[in-house]
Amino acid sequence: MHQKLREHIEKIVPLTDDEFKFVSSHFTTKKFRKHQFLVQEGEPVKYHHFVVSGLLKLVYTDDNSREHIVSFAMEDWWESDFYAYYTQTKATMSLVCLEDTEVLCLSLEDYRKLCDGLQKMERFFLEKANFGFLGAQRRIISWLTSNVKERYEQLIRQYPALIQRVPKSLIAAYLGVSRETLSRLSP
Amino acid sequence: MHQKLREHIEKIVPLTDDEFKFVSSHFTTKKFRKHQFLVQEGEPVKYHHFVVSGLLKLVYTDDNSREHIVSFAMEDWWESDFYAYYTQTKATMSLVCLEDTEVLCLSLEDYRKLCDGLQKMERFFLEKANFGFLGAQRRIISWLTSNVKERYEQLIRQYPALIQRVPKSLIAAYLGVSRETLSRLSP
DNA sequence: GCCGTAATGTGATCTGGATCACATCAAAAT
DNA sequence: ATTTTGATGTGATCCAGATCACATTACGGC
Repeated sequence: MHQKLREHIEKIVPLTDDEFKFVSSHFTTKKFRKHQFLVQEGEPVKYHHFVVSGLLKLVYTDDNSREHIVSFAMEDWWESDFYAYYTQTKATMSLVCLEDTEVLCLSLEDYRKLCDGLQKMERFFLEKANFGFLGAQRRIISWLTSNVKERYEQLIRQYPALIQRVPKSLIAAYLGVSRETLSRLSP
Repeated sequence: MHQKLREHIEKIVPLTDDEFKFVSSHFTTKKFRKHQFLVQEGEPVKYHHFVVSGLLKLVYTDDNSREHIVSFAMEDWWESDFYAYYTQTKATMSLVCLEDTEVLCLSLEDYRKLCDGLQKMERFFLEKANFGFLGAQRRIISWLTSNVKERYEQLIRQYPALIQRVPKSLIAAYLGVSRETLSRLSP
């Protein structure tokens, strides 16, 4: 149980059995079916989520009720409306299952307790946050320097598995293109 | 000396005099003139920089030698080619002064020592990293949802001071538009 | 096995923003 | 004071990608 979490954390900081028991006790398992919401725009955000299995989309809906995909989340990823979670405000985005999904949930209170109770976990989260920032910066650079086709090719190179599991229309909503344009540049 | 740094850190974690003395001992002050490089593409990245005064641009130059502005850095900001710094690889971006600038430099070794030696500093960097990620995510959302004019207006709202200090052509390079288009939509 | 809905492809047309080309004005540099 | 360099504005033209419209195929639900 929670074995995937342990492996995930130990890629960054090794843990003793007791330490992992302590860590593990702060998480609760939840299962969701395709189309269910883990976070709903306008509602408070109780948890940060570690994805054990399945696939999620983090969606921002604009004033014209167009859906934009801020992020996907697959196995081993952490996802939430992190701003709303971290500042305990209402969600501006929704986190929705694209497949049946199992997550480990961590409340902000438990996140704090983990950081305070075990310095290794603070180190772990720092490492995650730094690489999360770098990933976002990489996406910004991709946007600044490349056209749609190039950005699509970069995405395929970076996450080949994702393309197989997600409809093209959602890939388009992630890249910030119309699905028609994306459809036309595949060959 | 380093008073600005102390105030900056204490917005997040309070420090005793001794603790700050410890922190402070890991930084070195450097001064640069307009047009000088703190980080040069292709070179190793020795330091992360806390900006005491002045203004910098973080620039990515693409294959067609077009310059894209990944970020600006003003007083109280931290800036570097963070990926190259963190992974000790060669810089893919350059960090250049737009004004005469004073920074406090922190080597990766000292960054690690700070985190190990004083848990409060690890907390501080975690907080910075989380908000850094959220800032980048916000920019991505702005890009997904808004056209050039709206993104420009959002930038003005978020950093009104910046617009006064930076030529429009660089604002354009940050927004990912041509300077001609930016020039046309001001009124 | 049938039906409604989602995913995908493709044509025709439109448009926001890029590009090219100059002109003007401000500010360094000598 | 004069030259050089950088910042900005603006017209004319072009094009990547959006939008609209419709056809085809795949698929989950009953």
